[in-house]
Amino acid sequence: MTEMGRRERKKAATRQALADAALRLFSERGYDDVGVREIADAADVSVTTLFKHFPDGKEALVFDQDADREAALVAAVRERPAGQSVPQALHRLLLGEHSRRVHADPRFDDFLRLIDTTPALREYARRMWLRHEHTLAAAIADDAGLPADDPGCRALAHFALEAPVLVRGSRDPGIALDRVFDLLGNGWTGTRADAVPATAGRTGAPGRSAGGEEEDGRTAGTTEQRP
Amino acid sequence: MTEMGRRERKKAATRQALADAALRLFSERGYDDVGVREIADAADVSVTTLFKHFPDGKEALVFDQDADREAALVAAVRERPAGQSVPQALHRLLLGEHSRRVHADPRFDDFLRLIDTTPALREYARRMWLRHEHTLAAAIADDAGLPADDPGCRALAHFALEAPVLVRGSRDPGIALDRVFDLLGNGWTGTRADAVPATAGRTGAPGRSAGGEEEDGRTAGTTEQRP
DNA sequence: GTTAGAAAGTTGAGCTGTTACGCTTTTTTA
DNA sequence: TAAAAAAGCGTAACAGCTCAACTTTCTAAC
Repeated sequence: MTEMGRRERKKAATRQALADAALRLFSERGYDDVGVREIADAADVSVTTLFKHFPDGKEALVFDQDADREAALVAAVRERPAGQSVPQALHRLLLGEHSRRVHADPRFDDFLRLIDTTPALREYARRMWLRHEHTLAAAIADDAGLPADDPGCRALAHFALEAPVLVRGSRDPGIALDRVFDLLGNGWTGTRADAVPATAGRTGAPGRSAGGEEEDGRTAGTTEQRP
Repeated sequence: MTEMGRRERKKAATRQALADAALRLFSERGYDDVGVREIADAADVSVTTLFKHFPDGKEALVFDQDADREAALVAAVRERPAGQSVPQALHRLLLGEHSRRVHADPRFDDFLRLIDTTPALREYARRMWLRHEHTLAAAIADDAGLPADDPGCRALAHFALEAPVLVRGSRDPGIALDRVFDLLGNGWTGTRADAVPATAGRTGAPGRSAGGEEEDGRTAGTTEQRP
């Protein structure tokens, strides 16, 4: 695995040169003020070669490294300690990812600032991140014994992945993340059958919970909700 | 309001001509196979004029009409019947929006098919729709007596708006929407103080609920969650 | 009424990201 | 050593989009 021929080594080198040049130039003068021709020049390759290495375009130049994040998500669900709910596990994982943003590599700080500053890159990052939705949803569904395309699981996966994006810009992102996962955690344990021992009628896959509207016993006890 | 000078009338006419030509050409030959030059030609204006009318670019040509949707969202929260929770109100509203997609105008059907088919337009529509997040979150926060930028309210608003996008493509979107709002409904009433009479310690704005992790009494009663 | 000025429109050139095509050079493999 | 594969190059083009300078039209104040 560690030994690759001269060919692949050169290929990797070119790719790295491109990514390095891009990050440097972007950090210096801003994303929109650096053209792709200039990046190719700086890396001493042609424009066509650049696009051979990064077929997804200019934005992709910034995200050179993004492996095994999906694996971490699935592992967080699958290998969580006993008694921990799925939302809790995801909450913990994402909190860890966030704290990793503070203690940063030498250039890694520029990287984050660049993304946070440039709307196009924010959008791209979000898209890349949301790509894991399907896999994560499948992992959750498998864990809960539901069909892989269960809408509830897809919703939880989607919302959990959106959470970090959502809390960005809050005064205290940590607290904000807590609040978001408070919402998701309560909602999830409320709908999961094995966590609601009082209501016996629920099956593993609750299709259209009683009545078509979510008027179960939970809202009772408070007849008037608005003062 | 109804009487506008010749000037504004002509302006509106040009705009309409552009939008009509765009929708017609797009429907005939597909979004990607029609250039902006051709649209301008068909409407008998120059390309620059086209971009004066639609500064947001090619995608915006398709979305000529999108008023008072935000008002409907806020109204659904503010003027909901007594005893109905915020998620329930939003659920009902969005369910209604969905059923409106079935019985369609003459050309309105083409419009929807076009959007559903073209990824770029789907993304744009999502962005336009998500723009209401801030206003909706403020309305929810105001209703709940929380600060306007409360993260929980922002999360609920965001997730509710994402719901219709999320369930698109499900086998039965109605049921899928039910499941999503099941999650949100349970989560919301779980975190709202006025809906949890058992737990007395909660204040109106629960900052970082006890312990920093969502390990309240709700998960108790089932020591082992995974078989 | 005339005139100054804002707003709509035009023209045309030009910049950007991105791709297709055809070609040479390098590396691997048979 | 021949051939197949892959990386790279250069040109040329097309897409969406913008800029600058100029003409037309409408509005409004003098």
